[in-house]
Amino acid sequence: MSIAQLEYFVAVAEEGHLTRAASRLHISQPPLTRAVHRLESELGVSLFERTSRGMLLLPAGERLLTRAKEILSLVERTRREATRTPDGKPTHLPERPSSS
Amino acid sequence: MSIAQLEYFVAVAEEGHLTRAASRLHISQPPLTRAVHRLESELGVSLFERTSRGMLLLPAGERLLTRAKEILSLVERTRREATRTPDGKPTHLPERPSSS
DNA sequence: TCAAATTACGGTCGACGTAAGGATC
DNA sequence: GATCCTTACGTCGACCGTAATTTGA
Repeated sequence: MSIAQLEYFVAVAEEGHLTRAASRLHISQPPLTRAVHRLESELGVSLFERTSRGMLLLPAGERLLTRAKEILSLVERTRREATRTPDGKPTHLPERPSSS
Repeated sequence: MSIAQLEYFVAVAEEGHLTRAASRLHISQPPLTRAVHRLESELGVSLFERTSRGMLLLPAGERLLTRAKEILSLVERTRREATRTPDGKPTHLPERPSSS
């Protein structure tokens, strides 16, 4: 279960279509369907019901969607906070010495 | 920033030594030092001060450590909940038809 | 027949491990 | 000299994209 996998899953769940989700993520369908299958396989549950009209979220998928959003939100918050102190003072960058 | 990267970071932060953290993670030092460097580069901050005795957590590292633990804890919780309904009823597995 | 998901296949990028190289006490 | 962390280098696995296949309205 990777962060990218969760982003993919959320996109599919929210769009309801693999095709539209792929477009939103700027990738093609194959990596997306594979990622979802792999996620289901890893967790051991079916997350979607595949119909000819799109992807329908199952109960297990709904529960995961909630958590996935929490995780992604926390990750995003962590990214933002990392570069700034709690006081808002920016931290110094770890520049590599170039020449001199 | 990947989940594995956060696991690596937490191990180094808690052990205080790259060597010991690598041993705990069952990997060698090179991937570990690279992962930490990459994380610092991605975030744009120094997380550790490298001394001849080990890795010393900087303020930015301490803040990240807190968040990283939260994320990993939430991920673990998500993994556990994924296979069970809130009521505790196990969900059916999406078994691939093998033969029969 | 059309639209949607899936599988096949080839290429590329990332991550690991072994080995060698500083740096500090 | 011992103990860290780091860089070099080669290999292997993961992910993506294009193309072809399958399934259902």
